[in-house]
Amino acid sequence: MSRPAAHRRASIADVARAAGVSVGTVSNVLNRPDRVLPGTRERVEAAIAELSFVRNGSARQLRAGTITTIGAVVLDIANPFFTDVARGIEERLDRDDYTLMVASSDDDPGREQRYLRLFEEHGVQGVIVVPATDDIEHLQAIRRRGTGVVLLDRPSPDPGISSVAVDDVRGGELAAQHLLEQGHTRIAFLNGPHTIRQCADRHEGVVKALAAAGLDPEAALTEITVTSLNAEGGEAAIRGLLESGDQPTAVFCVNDLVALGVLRTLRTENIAVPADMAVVGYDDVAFAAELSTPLTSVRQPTHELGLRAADLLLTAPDTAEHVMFQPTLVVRTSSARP
Amino acid sequence: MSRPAAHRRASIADVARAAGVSVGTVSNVLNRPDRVLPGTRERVEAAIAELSFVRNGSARQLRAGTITTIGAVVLDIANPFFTDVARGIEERLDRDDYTLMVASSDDDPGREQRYLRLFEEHGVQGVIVVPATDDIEHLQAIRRRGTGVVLLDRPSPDPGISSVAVDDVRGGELAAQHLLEQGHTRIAFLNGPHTIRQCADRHEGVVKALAAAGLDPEAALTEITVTSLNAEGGEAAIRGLLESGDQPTAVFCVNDLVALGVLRTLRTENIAVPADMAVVGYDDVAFAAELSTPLTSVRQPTHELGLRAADLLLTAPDTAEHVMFQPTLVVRTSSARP
DNA sequence: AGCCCACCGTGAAACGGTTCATAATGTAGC
DNA sequence: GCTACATTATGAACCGTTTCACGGTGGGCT
Repeated sequence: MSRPAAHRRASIADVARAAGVSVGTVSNVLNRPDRVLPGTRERVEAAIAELSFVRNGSARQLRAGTITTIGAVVLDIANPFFTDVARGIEERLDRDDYTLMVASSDDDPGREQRYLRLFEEHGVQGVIVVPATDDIEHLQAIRRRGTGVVLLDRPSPDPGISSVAVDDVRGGELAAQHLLEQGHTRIAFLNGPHTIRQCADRHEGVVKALAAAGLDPEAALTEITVTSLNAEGGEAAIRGLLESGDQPTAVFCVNDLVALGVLRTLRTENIAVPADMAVVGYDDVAFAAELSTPLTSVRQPTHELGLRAADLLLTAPDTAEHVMFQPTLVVRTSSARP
Repeated sequence: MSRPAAHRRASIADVARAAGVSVGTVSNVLNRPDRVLPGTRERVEAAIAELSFVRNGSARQLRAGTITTIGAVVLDIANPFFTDVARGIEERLDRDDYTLMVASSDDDPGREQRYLRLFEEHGVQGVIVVPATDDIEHLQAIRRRGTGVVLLDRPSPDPGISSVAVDDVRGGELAAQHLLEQGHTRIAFLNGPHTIRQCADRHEGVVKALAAAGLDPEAALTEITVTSLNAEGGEAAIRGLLESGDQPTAVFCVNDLVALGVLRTLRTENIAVPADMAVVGYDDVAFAAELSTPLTSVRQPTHELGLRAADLLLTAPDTAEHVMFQPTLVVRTSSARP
């Protein structure tokens, strides 16, 4: 049923034949209609409609060379932080009639590379990448081959490659400082793997704050690696912590999804927040303020992040720029002094 | 600074020249390495590395014809509902080593068409679309031209086009029935435009439930059209309602993001939920249970939705199938009897 | 009338791969 | 030593566009 016609798709030559013109003319109708007499144009347009012709993008691009698409590879498409950034990118691209293709690497360097290769092979004008590893050699290679590259949410170790980031060391520091000020001296950090730069940086910030307060990071900090950076990951991690008997009085979560899982688990385990356990998240996603215990979180300018990254790609594709935003701490109930 | 080499990208011919073989051999190394003597292969691979050659996807596809990519166009990439669905799609595609490109139409039929055209011109094997309008003629045309099409989150009016959906009439009915059972007789429905099928269907379900309860839908129901289906849209809509003086005792929101905006606004306006106003959402996103007033919501099997849609495209590209899931109501505090 | 120019339309080259018929080489069997 | 055959490598045709040098036509001007 409904098997589509197995016919070869109509080509420009078919259209030309049907309209009684040359292929060059059909191409002109498609790309520079003003150079074609209205009468001819109409005949061609009729033929296009008749044959329901759709341009072959591969052939077009092969010959013409350019395309107004840019690709983005984010760590997790289900994380509101990244989709908010994507909205920012889209907004900027829209202004120049560019289109955005989004792919999710799932923290997997292999997937990231696959998607980047796909984008590059298809000749996108640039890529915006939140790298899944510290190693950006493959990105430098892409850049050398002439495709624009912007590192997102992480500063570039290579001055030749643009980046738009938020100071993650400062973010970690802000969160830890705040918890220290609330009197906590035993803090758990539910962090992602240090192969993800942001995670390593936030850890560094936490350690810095602890040291500045005269505490021994070894003793005051328990870092737990969350395998998947979402609510399920947070739930698993906090359960592991609770069972370990090691009892800090505060939990700092690498993102708000993880914090969501933590809050959910603490509630079912009847551990009061913030009385028995303070919780701080990261990203300040839309729902953070509306949770049963409004969540203290480190805010990043998501929209601007995306806007700026896209802007770099469109307006200065050949020069490298490094933008660093500063995070801010939004204090709410989840970390109030017990 | 760091201006990339303006050189033309290396082509297969360059590689062939460098390795001292023919272009056919290079192509064989790339596509059927076993047909090439190890020695030759190594020389070619060395040349590839040397020139940092990247295959031109357009040329490849132009000649070879196929590509293992499928495209998805969703209404709003920032809505967790759609990204959860996307995760389901990805999971299924991964099993067959397909890749997914996601684009967001922003409820705009024009954007939707632009992205679909882009996908089609680039020869994706299929598209998964959450249509922004009732009119699916352009999708039927794509189908006729031989590209797979699956309608997502909305039943297909054309038996020849596959769809994977959740019964939205039933969903609206569930929500309304529940509110009626809680004793509400004046209900506001913060809905999206009826041009979006899901919105029209949910409205139909609400009306059905009211009628079944012997109420006059005209009198019992105030429908307010939310312009952007997110928290900001919800906030604007509920403020409009509050100012209008028209005071229902319950609000049914077309999705949880809108509900989030409503809850946020009611809290700042000191209107108690559910005592002064009951709230019901739709989608049962991850954070619904953890809100300050845990949100009653209509749950849809997001992951399965995506899984199934991708499966249809991969396993039965030439036959049309229609899958309809049933929603369930998850009752929480936000709609408890006052 | 003759010249110049603007305007349309033509058709073939080029883009960079894949594919396939064919050539070249080696190897086994008799 | 010769044939038959398997294994590799070759190179030209082809995919469907865009682009561009060129030819034809007709109008305006001297």
